[in-house]
This record gives sequence, structure tokens and C-alpha cells, in this order.
Amino acid sequence: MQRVTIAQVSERAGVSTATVSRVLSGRGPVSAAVQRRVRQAAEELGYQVNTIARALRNSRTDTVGMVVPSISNPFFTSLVESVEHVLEREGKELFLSDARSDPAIEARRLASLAARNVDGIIVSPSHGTESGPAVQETADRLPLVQLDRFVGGTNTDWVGVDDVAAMRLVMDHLHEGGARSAAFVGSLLTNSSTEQRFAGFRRRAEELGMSVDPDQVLLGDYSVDWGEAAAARLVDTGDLPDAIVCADDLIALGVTRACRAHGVEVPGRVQVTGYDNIEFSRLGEPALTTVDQPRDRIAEEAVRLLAAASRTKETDRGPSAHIALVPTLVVRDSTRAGS
Amino acid sequence: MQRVTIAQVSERAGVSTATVSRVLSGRGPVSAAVQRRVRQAAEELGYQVNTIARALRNSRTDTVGMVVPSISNPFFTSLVESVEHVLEREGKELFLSDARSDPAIEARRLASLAARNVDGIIVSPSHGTESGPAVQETADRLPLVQLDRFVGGTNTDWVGVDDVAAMRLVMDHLHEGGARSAAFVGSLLTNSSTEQRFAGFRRRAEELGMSVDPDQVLLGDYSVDWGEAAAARLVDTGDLPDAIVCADDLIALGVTRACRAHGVEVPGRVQVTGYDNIEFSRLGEPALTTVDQPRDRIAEEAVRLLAAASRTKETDRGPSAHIALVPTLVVRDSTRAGS
DNA sequence: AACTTCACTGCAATCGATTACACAGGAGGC
DNA sequence: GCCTCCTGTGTAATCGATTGCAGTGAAGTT
Repeated sequence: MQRVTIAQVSERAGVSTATVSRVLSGRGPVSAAVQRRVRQAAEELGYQVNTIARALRNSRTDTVGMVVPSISNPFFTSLVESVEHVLEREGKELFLSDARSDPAIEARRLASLAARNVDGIIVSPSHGTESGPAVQETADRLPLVQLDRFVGGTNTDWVGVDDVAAMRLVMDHLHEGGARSAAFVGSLLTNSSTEQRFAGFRRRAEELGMSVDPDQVLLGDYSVDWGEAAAARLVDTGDLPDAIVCADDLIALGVTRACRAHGVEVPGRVQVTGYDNIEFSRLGEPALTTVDQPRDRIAEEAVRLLAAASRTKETDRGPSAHIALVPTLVVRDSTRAGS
Repeated sequence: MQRVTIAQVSERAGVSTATVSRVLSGRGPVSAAVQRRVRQAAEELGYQVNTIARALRNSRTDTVGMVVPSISNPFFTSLVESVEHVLEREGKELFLSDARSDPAIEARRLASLAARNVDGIIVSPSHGTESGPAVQETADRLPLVQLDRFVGGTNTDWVGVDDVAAMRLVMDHLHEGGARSAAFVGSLLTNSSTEQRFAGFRRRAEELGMSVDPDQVLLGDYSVDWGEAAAARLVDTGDLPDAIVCADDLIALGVTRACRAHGVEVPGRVQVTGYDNIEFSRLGEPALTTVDQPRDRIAEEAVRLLAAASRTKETDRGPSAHIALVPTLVVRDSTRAGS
């Protein structure tokens, strides 16, 4: 399929392959006349570099791999979009893989990306502990940055938001709206996102004197279905809290939907908050109050860290960087606006 | 980074690189004793093939490229998921690119995938005509299948659903629910999806004797925002049709949202339908009646066609295959249940 | 006993681009 | 006039895995 090679171009231009390579990659001195001849020959033959051959020689592919827990979660797709934007500016490509929230699949994906000689890997680990070995192993072989979520016990760079600070914003806002008790609906505490968010939730609730019934901390997974089920359970107990804090927007969408189905007014009877500010969060009924993550900044930092890691030798890398960006609260209609 | 090579393994096992390669790739006869030695040496050194080198030699990468108009459209991400599933079974990887609905970006992505020697490309072209040259050019160089959308004037395989048949289902259902007039909200007629769906809509409306006001055919883009804007415009004219048929679910979600905002009852005053059956379609208020595309089947067929194309020589490929699968109607609450 | 046949293994070419090294010829310095 | 330096170009090695070809020795045939 790949027909035209540098050899054919060199023949047509009447020069050596070395010269053609020098012209086309812009390295090394070549006289203007020869440059023209080579370029024209390349043009006429429709030459295109064979990136495979180049990669073998340079051991550089100008490709970054990215692994996310779930490509169907809009938050991750928007993160992917941001990363792709940034990479494009650098002339790099993105190789995207979906781990389907399964550490085993994730490990395979990471190995496969490493085998394909990507220049670096951006990963949002599926599991807070089980993802550890594969991530560490990969990080030992090539530059790796964790994004959004992170896995314990590894020594890699990380970029994300300060979940604890975010929850402080959320809780203060709810408190201001009159909430004195709150429930938490998240995924199982097996990933850093829910873990951190729950920690922030619990701490600020305590500081504000808001009551949290241990039975009203419901953990399932990041899905609308789980949000609906959890809300139904809360309603059934007949003891609704003043607010339901959700670990992400999908859950929150499920919660508000179930509330509507059960005739529980939001935010009249109960306030609800999400997290991530996915596009659909404003489509809920009512539109969700949520936490916005600065995706572009996150992507920017991640790519920067990767580039930095590529430049330094593995051995003299300093301690890993942990960059926590500051999220913002987006107030919509699922909470009572504080005056 | 890539440390262990076949040469080191061969040295440790006391054989030639040729033998190592034969053992590891399972080709050619090797005595059991040597096999053991080689495998053990490979194991001990933690050898992993360098896929780049292999790809250069074999001119096969076991990688398929996929280009979609927008990775943030849930329909495409679910299509990607299906394709990835199927490819995994075949031991192939997916290289995903986002064209951001821009034929120019799309062309770059296609070229870049081709340069990376993917074994084949699956593309859902962004534009019904402007995507043509790049798609055709790429198809001339390697196996290519169009998915869902297609571009005119090219000679490639295509897999998708029968949009016209789908619209027949939709219109019959609406008619049964009492609709005698209908509006159509889609994207500009610059991609085959809207084009086909609109054609199907118009034809069946005529057959059923439903009236379609030319001013009530509104074309924008595939987004919730456009759906909202279009519905607002329809409401403002004060002359609402009995039904609003949307070219995709995002638009339909926007339409129902705007209806709610304007106090127009769905399906009481106006029935609304979507297309694609994305996960969020059931989260609308009311839940959307929509058309479900058999994504897994589509993915399956696409991969099958690619594989077939790879096996045959370019020159003796037969005429291109066009496979239109049959979609199904998913009836929810945005239409009036028939009978 | 001479001749095939076959399993096994190694040598070396190959894929296509890059680049260290060598070399030619001209410019400039003394 | 001789030496150095620089520009411009070619030759050939290199990246790592695969494979056609050839060679070796053992088993099987007549």
C-alpha cells in the first residue's frame, strides 16, 4: 500500500536518499537548487513519510496514549477532547483506549500502548488500588501522567482538581441554602474521585455542623441508573435529608429524575448537587448545580508534564509532581440560591 | 525505553535471532528443547516484541483507525465502543480520531492514520460532499469502510441503517397517535444522515397525507442548543404542528426542553421524536421516543468488510458493498401511544 | 551402500528513514 | 602557495523483527 519511498524520490531527483531525507526533515545543509529538485520530485510522486520506519529509527512516534475508565462517560470524552486539542498544537497524535472500568482490561491497554512505543501515557486509573501494579509498571518504562483520578502507592505525576476544596464550595453553598443534613451518593470507594470527594464532604459537613446519617451514604457506580436507585432508596426510608450530594453528574441526573418520579420537589424539598459539569448537567430537570473542572488547564498541564518527563533521563527525574487545580461551583436550579 | 531485543534473548538462549523469532511467533519448526530454552530466556529478560519493528517488516500493524465527526456525541462514542469490542476479539487495536465536524481536520486525520500504516479505516464522514476527496484518496490507498454516514461520489463499502425505513416507522407511529402535520428539525443537509432522514420524513408524510409547512423544516446542527433554538422559533410562530420530528436525540432533547420551558405539553400538545437512542434519550422530560440503531451489528459488519478488503488485492475488489440494517422504533413518553 | 527426504537451525537480506562518517571542492587566512 | 574550515553530498550502518535460502545431520528407501 505504501508505495513511494524515499529511494524513489532520490532516484527521480538524481540525489542520494540521505539528501532527500535531509531536505524533507529540514535537517542538515542542502543547496537551494537541490532542495527544489527534491521537493518537486516528492510532490510529483506523492511521497509521504512512512512513520513506522521513522519511528523505528528514531524510537519516537509522536504519539501519546490515553486510557480512560469509560469512553461513554461524557466527562472523560470532554477531557479527551481537551487533551487532543493540546496535543494537536504540538504536532502529536492521540491513541485512545477504553478500560471499561476494569483494571484487567486497563492493564492490557497500558501494555499494548507501551508495546506500540507511544512517547508517553495519560491515564485516569479505573481503580484506586488494583490499578496500581499496571500503572507503576508502565510508568517505569515510559513517561506517564495520571489525570483526574489517581492510584495509591505509585510514584508518578498527577494532574486533577482539589476535590476537597470543591466539596467545601458545595457544602457551603448548600448550607447557605438552608441545608442542615445531607446524604452522599457516590461510587464504591475504590477510586480516588469518590474517595476524595467523600472525604471533603464529610469534613465540611462536620465543620458546618450538618448532620450525616451513615445510612445515607450510598455507594454504587457512576451511572444514572445507580443515581435513580439510590434516590428511590432514600425516598423509601421516609427520612429525606435536606440535600443529596452526588459524586458526579450522571448520578445526580439519576437522583433528580427519581425525585421527580416520586414527587419530591428539587430544590424545594431537597437540594441536589452534581460534579463534573458535563454538558447534560444543565439538561436535568431542574438544571444541576455542579462543580466545573477546568479541563483545558488539566489537559495543558498533563501534556506539559509528559513533555518534561520525556526530556529528562529516567534516572534523574525529580520527585513526582502533583498538580491540583482549583475547581469552580456552577450554580443552577437544583439548589436554593443563597442570597 | 524498549530495552530487551530479540538479539539479547537469542544470546541468552544460545541460538540465532531467527530461531527466537520462530519460537515467539509460532512459525516454522523448532525442537521442543530449544523452544523451552528460548521461552525461558525471553521470560527472564522480560522480553516484549517491538511492534514498530514488526510493523515495518510485515507492513501490518494490527491496528484499525476510526474517524468520527464528534467524540462528544454519545451516539458516536457508543458506536466506538461497539467497534472496539469487535476488534478486541480479533486481536486488533483501535486508533480513534475526532474530526470536530470539520472536513479539513478530517482529511488530516485520515492522512495521518494512513501514514501510520493502520490496516484499515472506519470513518463516519463529517460532510456529505466536502469529505469526499479525502475519503476517496484514503480508500485508494487502504481498506476503508464508511459507517453510519456516507459521502457521495466515492466507491467504498458502507454500513448503516436504512434511514428511510426508520422514518417510515416514526411517521406511522406519529400518525397513529393522531398527528396530521409535522415539522422537521435537523442539521444542515450537508451530511447523509440528515439528508436521508429528511427524505424519508418527507416521503412518508406525503404518503400519509400529513402536511409539512416548508417554513417548519429547520436546519442547524446536531446539538441540544440548536434543538432549543428551533423549538423556540416554532413556538414563537404560534402555529405549532402536531409533531416535531428530529434528526437526532440531541436535537430532540433540546426541543422537549424548550417545549417545557414554554409551557407546551409533550406529547399532549405536540409529539416529539428523536433518533439514535443514545443513553440520555430516556432521561429527557418526557423520555424520548426514538429510533434505535443496531450498533453492535453495524460494528460487526464494518469489521468484517474491512477484513475482507484486506484479504483481497486492491485490483480485484468487486463492487463496493452497501449494507443497510433495519432499525427499530423505541416508543417512550414523548409520543402518544397508538391504539 | 547410496540416495532421498525432512526436521531443524543459522546466515543474511529486508522493510524505509535517519545519520555518523568520509570526502570533494571552494573560500579564506597566513 | 599551503593549510584550515566550511558547505554540500554520498556511502553505509542502524533501528528490531521476519523470512528466503542454504546447510547439517538423522531417519527412511530401494
